[in-house]
Amino acid sequence: MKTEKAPSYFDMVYAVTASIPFGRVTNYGAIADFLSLGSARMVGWALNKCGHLSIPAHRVVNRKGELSGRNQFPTPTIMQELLEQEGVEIKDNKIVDFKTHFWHPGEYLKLEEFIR
DNA sequence: GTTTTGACGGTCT
DNA sequence: TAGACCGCCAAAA
Repeated sequence: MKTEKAPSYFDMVYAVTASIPFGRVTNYGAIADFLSLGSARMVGWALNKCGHLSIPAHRVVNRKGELSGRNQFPTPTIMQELLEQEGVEIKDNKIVDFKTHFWHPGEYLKLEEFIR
C-alpha cells in the first residue's frame, strides 16, 4: 500500500488553483514552477481534466494574461464574467493590469503543504 | 509500442 | 520589438 506517496501534480494543481485568493489571478508557469512540475503544459493539461470540478480555474491564465482556456468552459464568456465579478477587468479576453492582479503561488502557501 | 496533441514558457534569431 | 522554435510531461488514439 502506498502510505507516503506524494500526490500527483494533478492533485497539486487543484490545491493551488483552489487556493488562489479572491480577485487574484495566476499563470500556468507560476504554478508549474511552484510545484516544480517543469512544464506549464502539465498545469493546463491537469486543469483540462479537472474542468468538470468546481475550482476557480477561471483565475488561471497564460503568461500573456489571456483567457486561453475560456474555450473549455461551458461558455467562452463565463471566464470573463467571473473575473469581472471579482474586480478583475477584462479587455478582449485579456486581463487588464495582469501583473497587478497577478498572484504568486506560495505567497501565502507552502509547497510542503502539498507534497506531504 | 509509437505518434500526436495539449487551457504554456522561455530563449533564440 | 516581434516572430518562430524548441522543450516539458502525460494521456489518448
